Amino acid sequence: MNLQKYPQMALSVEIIIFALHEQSLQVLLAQRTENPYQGQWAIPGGFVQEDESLDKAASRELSEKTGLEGVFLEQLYTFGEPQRDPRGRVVTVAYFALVPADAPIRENNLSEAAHVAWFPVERLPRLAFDHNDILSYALRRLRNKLEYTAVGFQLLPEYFTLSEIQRTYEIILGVRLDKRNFRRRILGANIIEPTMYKRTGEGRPAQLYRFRLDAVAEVKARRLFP
Amino acid sequence: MNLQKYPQMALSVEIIIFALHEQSLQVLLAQRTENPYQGQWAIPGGFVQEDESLDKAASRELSEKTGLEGVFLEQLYTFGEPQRDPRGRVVTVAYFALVPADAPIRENNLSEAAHVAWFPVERLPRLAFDHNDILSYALRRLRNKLEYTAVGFQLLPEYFTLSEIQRTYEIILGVRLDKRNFRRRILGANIIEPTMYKRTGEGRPAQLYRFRLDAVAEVKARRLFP
DNA sequence: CCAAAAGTGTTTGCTCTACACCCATGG
DNA sequence: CCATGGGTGTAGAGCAAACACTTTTGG
Repeated sequence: MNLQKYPQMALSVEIIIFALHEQSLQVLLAQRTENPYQGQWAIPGGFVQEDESLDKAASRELSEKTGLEGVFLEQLYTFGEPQRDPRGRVVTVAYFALVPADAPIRENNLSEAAHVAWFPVERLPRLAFDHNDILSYALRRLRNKLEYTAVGFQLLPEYFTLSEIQRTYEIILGVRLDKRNFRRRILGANIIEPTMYKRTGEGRPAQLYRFRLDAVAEVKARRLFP
Repeated sequence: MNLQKYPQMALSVEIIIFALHEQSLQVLLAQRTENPYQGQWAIPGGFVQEDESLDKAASRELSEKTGLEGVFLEQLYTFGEPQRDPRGRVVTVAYFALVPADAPIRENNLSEAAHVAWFPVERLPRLAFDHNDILSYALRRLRNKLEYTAVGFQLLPEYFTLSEIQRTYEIILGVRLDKRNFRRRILGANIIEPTMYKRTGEGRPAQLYRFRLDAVAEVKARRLFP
């Protein structure tokens, strides 16, 4: 074929994997086993195969790193500065993933001996390549997205209490919210439904809710104009 | 370098170029001069050079196709299905551009003999590759973006009347808006300022405004919750 | 019975929406 | 003086924000 006359490059996908742990928003990072940046922390990822779509490459990498399937995964942005990888031209399609708090992460996978660990987003190490930039872009996008879609549920287990969602929003957005107003709003939005279960523990048992799969979970932004 | 062990691919950029012409939102398309899809209309674009960033490649292509520099240009999405180009693996980073209604488009450029033409978005031909999908995604994103940022000004000349902005919004969103409410809102948003000029023509002359460069042109979306 | 977290309404102010008439200019 | 588009205010409804006490359970 006549594509060879055009410059050929390596393409990678990288996945910013967010989860809530211990009352903070955390990101899964992988320690590099080779040069360049050997030993430094980086956003997990890998190269796109010849016959593989970008989405497939991303979910394959996600499952290789964490063992997870079927979690929320969305393309974020494509980074293509010529000098961003010292080995040569590598263009990276960044994705972000939201994994439920109770998801069983298998941290050391067969195919990858890489050491991985969770880091709270406020206390990130210096990352390899341009990964600090990529991560802060992902974080901005997550916060933004949280404000006009119901994507926050992706970070919760299947059954959750109203206080748990509220805490989720408070953690990610970094604000305190009024309990009564929050409940009125979320129940009015008609995107969750009560279940027959309750969570017991300290204090009065709480009603467990779950996300409604048929919910239209997007808010019309208030237009700048009309 | 050791990048050669990873699959290498061709990378292209394509630019969906929007403008307002004759009371409708139009897109600039290029007729393909070679196979595959010879003679069919396609989104203009080209391959990314070895030492060129994605943004640079996009603005180079835009200026080759239209002669324009410095117009609004934003990365849209990256399309990477393995079979989307019959010649082989080509991953495309799509951008979209908004060009002012009065911009002088030089339609036939030296380096490209390609025939280009404007098409209203409601009456598009069948396009080459997966370009119909890409275009409808771009359109959705433009409409969305219009609702919470002041990006609509990118489609207007430097000086414009309030009626002209209102018509811009009506055309793109496909709705009718109330004149008084629209004006109250846009003036309250503090993103435009009156100038010393008026536009004369039929009827009473209209005050000309311009976009304030220091304006914070983003609306906080109403949160789903709080 | 005490500690802990769940659950529940009302009032006030603001924002959005609907709506109709006069004004300035050119022909 | 007439046609054309530009420019202006107000009242009513719906939404958002502030605010404190009672309920249910486990220990």
